[in-house]
Amino acid sequence: MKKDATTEEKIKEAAKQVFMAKGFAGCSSREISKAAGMNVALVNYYFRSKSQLFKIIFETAMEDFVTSMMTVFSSDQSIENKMRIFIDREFEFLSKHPELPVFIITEMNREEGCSIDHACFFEKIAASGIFNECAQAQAEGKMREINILSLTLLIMSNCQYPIMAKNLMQGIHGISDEDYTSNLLLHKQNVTDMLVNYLFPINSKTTK
Amino acid sequence: MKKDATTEEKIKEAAKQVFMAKGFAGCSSREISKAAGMNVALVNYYFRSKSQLFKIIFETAMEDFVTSMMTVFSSDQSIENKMRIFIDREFEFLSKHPELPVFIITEMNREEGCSIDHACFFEKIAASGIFNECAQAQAEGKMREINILSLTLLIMSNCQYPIMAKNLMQGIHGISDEDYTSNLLLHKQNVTDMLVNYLFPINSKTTK
DNA sequence: AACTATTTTAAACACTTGTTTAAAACATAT
DNA sequence: ATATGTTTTAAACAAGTGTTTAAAATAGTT
Repeated sequence: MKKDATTEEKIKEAAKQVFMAKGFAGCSSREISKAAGMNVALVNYYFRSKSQLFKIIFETAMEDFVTSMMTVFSSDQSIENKMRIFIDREFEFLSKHPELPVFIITEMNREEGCSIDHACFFEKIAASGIFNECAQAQAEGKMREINILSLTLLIMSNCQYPIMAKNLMQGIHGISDEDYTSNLLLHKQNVTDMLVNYLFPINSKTTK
Repeated sequence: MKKDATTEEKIKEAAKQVFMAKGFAGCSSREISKAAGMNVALVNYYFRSKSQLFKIIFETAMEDFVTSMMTVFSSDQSIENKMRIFIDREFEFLSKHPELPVFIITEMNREEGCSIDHACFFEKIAASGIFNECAQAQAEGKMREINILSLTLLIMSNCQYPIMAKNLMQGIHGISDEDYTSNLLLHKQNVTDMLVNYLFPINSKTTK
């Protein structure tokens, strides 16, 4: 009987994979324990309940989600460069964690999901000052003056939806996984150009 | 005992509400039958199984989803006007069916969901000729020359994500349902302007 | 009204689920 | 080696699940 954290970590890792793929309701404690190669009773021994385990996994996912954005926010760059880098980073991050946006959005839409306190995560974004920075750039005429929610939506829609709707798009266009992935790289350039074009019209003549 | 279709319709309607809100795995036959005010055995009597009922609901949802787009495709308008109308229609349609995109995307991501034949729905989109029409407009220099998948993604990302990520956005920006809904109307204009700006650069000086 | 067909109901069934329990196995301390 | 603490296992438990079954209720036909 090993006293180290291996069992707990194994269950957490398995839970992360299974919960992200199937959501809370879509998988059982037994499925998770089987994926971890551990006895099902250990879910309760280490995490007290399936719900508690889920809470931990969800919060870690939110943390990763927010952290993937934060590194750009605090960098010493113009707001336009920040957006360019943000888009690059987001496409790269999501190519490695493709289930993340769907997971977060669907579990936030779930009633029980809403009971998990998300405020701490979102406050980090606000605390980064990125929204103030955007408002400042707008006031100085460096960026199109649209409201901050709309700005967030324009950027995040174009970064996250292509990953989320992969299967839908493959169905509509009849293309393979490989083709979709390679097309995403090209698409990222279109996203960047379009957003720069619209949000930074003064500078956007360089992108045709 | 009534011989009309009321029972069957009641169960279908209840199933639509519950499946769309919670997905296949997130609700039970008993929950659906309770929502319909009917006995649980009737799910099997009328639809043979929970799975078959789900298949019918999902296919109807796909039909609605595709139909919401098709009316614009076949109209006699310029490709730019079609896109403008498409955006209008999509925002309006999704304001009435906010669970639809998340439902379709998550159930398409589910393993069993992929076994449902979606090809017939997607073929309708291709058969509408809208993709050919876009290619033609691009060849004639009326529209930016980007690949059709990228075009689909740019448009659909900006129409659907704002609805899907409502709870996430409300969390990040700390706003209420009412505020979010009213902001979406403003956002739609930004979406239209941005897309026209990028896809129809020759015509886009009228949108600033 | 009697017979037949259909719909509905409630119980039963076999299985799954999250959780608890108690014992076995292992680790640590003396 | 013994005692104590921790981890793991497997069984048991109560509740939930999708489905089936048989009877009751209703509808339709003669």
